[in-house]
Amino acid sequence: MLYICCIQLVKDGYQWRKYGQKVTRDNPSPRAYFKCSHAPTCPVKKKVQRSVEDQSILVATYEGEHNHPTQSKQEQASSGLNHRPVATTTLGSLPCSASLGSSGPTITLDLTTPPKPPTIPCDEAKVGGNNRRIDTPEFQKFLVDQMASSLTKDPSFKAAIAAAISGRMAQQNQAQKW
DNA sequence: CGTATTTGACCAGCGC
DNA sequence: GCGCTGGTCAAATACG
Repeated sequence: MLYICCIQLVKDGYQWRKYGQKVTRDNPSPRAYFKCSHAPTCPVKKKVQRSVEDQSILVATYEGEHNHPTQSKQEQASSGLNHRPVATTTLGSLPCSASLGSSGPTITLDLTTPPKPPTIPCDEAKVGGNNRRIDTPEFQKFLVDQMASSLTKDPSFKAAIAAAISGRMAQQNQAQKW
């Protein structure tokens, strides 16, 4: 069931309501859970957690698909979600983007479109005729590995992250001066 | 005063 | 059956 569907960027104009926070075992940073508050019946959920590698990076994971239209652009402008996308790249077949928000650089993973990884572990290929292998832990681990390696290999993505972080630091320096 | 956020409690799934 | 872990609920609290 998981990771089907549609991913909206952080700047998408949807409103999110935080309903929980947990510290998970694999990451000392607390993971926050959000629901779409624009429509109570909207099944979309979002998880936000700081990267283990770089605590200054926020990783947002979307689950589900919005069953309602987005807000108007005017509403988006006033929604306070002023994340500025600074780069978009593709991790293998996994689209993702980096943005600079009020809480720091954010990596948004687009898990909407089930990717077709170039190399799928043999075990995965066997899973009883089930085409939706994306919900196995092995596949998710594969995705993580794939994303991590792609991120580190992609110079443009690195540059984008660097720009986002330096921009953020410049912002903070400005704020300190005031 | 209404709405959003925080946070501890609770529940379900999984492995041993 | 028990303990651990991730996810959700809901009361308390903060904020505009």
